[in-house]
Amino acid sequence: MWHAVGMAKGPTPREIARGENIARIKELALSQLAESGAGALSLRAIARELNLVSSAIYRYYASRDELITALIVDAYDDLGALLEEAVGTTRGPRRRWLDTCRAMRAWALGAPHRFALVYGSAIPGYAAPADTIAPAGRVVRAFCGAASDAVLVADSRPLGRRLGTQLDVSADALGLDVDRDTMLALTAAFARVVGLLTLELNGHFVGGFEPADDLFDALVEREADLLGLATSR
Amino acid sequence: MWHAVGMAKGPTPREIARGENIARIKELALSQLAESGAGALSLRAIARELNLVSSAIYRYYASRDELITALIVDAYDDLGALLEEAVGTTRGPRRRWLDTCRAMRAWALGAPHRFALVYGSAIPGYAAPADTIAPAGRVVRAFCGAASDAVLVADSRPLGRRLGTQLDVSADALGLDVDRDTMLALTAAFARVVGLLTLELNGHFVGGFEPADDLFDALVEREADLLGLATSR
DNA sequence: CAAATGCAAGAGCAGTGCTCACAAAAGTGA
DNA sequence: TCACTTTTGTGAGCACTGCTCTTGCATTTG
Repeated sequence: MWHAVGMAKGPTPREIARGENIARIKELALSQLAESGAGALSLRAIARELNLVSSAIYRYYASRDELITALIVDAYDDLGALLEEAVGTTRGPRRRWLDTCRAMRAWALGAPHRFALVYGSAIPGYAAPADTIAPAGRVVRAFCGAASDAVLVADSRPLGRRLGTQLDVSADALGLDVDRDTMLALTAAFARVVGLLTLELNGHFVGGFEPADDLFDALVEREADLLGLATSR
Repeated sequence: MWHAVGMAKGPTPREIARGENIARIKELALSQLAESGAGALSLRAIARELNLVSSAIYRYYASRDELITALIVDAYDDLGALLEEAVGTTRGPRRRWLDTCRAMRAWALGAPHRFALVYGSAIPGYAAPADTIAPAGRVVRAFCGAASDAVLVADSRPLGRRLGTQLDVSADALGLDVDRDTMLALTAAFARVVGLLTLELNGHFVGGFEPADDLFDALVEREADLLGLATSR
């Protein structure tokens, strides 16, 4: 029975060589990204540093956009995993929320180019393909999970019908079991954090809040208040 | 008496011709930006459409980055003026706030590439020169001015010393006469709006909130509640 | 062992930012 | 009006980019 057709026979030497090359390419791409920004990502330069002729790189990525897409997916995955870990190490609702937000900021500060890749403005003529929306969801799902114990304190204004269903489908798509008001508050919180990081990383705080550690902490604390996250007791 | 020496003699014909050329260049640059994104801005293409030889464009802008900087300054100025106008047409504190936020969103939706230019992630290897920080301040100043009647409702947590002074210098740099807690709340509100627009424009709401009109309105209303902006009576 | 497959080489196309020496205007003083 | 200076436009050229295509080699497979 060993010769069953659909068997998952291990990777051939060729495949593992290919995988290593792909890893090397991504690595070089990331370092290039960190130095010169997203628009300056050069396939030729990568090939050069890899002792490859320029055209050979296209055996691995059919286009520059394809490479960028791979980097975006990786960034989402890494950030998602990081947040999930921060959420996983539970220490009471409020603390979990604070740590998750701080983890996200730490990741963004440590790799601004990667943050820009996923939450910054789109690359030149780049249109994000559908492959990126699943990993993107992972991030916001983890983020929202950090505040799943929210018991809203703010008086809830009535929601419009359309917004109500939008909130429902969003929560559903993320696999979150929260009511509409909570979902709205979570979206608001996520937008706040993304906005803060965007402003900080793009230098909009220079001369004012620098470092922005205290600002970030204070606003995240206040958001925790709004979300009704009890201080761990 | 016409030949008075110190007279502010109008621009010479040469100067006005130059100004017109610069305007044309900017115009073409903007349309190119709208179609293909910031990274694809090509000086050669602009020169071509202008019936100029490629090198002649450098008589007007010494480099691509210099052109981009000019576009950024323009974008800040336009947005700033827009917000100032929205703030100026007073209709009660709360309404003023709502309208200003909506004006900002309308501007961003109408010219996503310009929004990306100023609040998106930095261009390729582009480092924002100091000339941009003044017009950038105009925008946030106008934005904050829209909520100058804020009477905070949220319980104010104590502020750290460093954050306190940061808030003071920020308010001072913007020429705003607000206390620390208000400045903090204004910064938070600005970050929220920027975050919302960033997410919306970069397609992070597709499949969930689309259109995001209702979401934006709801969150801006809630922010008005937090700021304690009384409904116009 | 032969055939099929994957990989790399190298030339080539069309485009880019930017520089430089030079020529044509355009404005200026005597 | 005529020489002079400043400004603008020209065209060639350098070094680079993404990407395509054909050709030759190596490895894997039947």
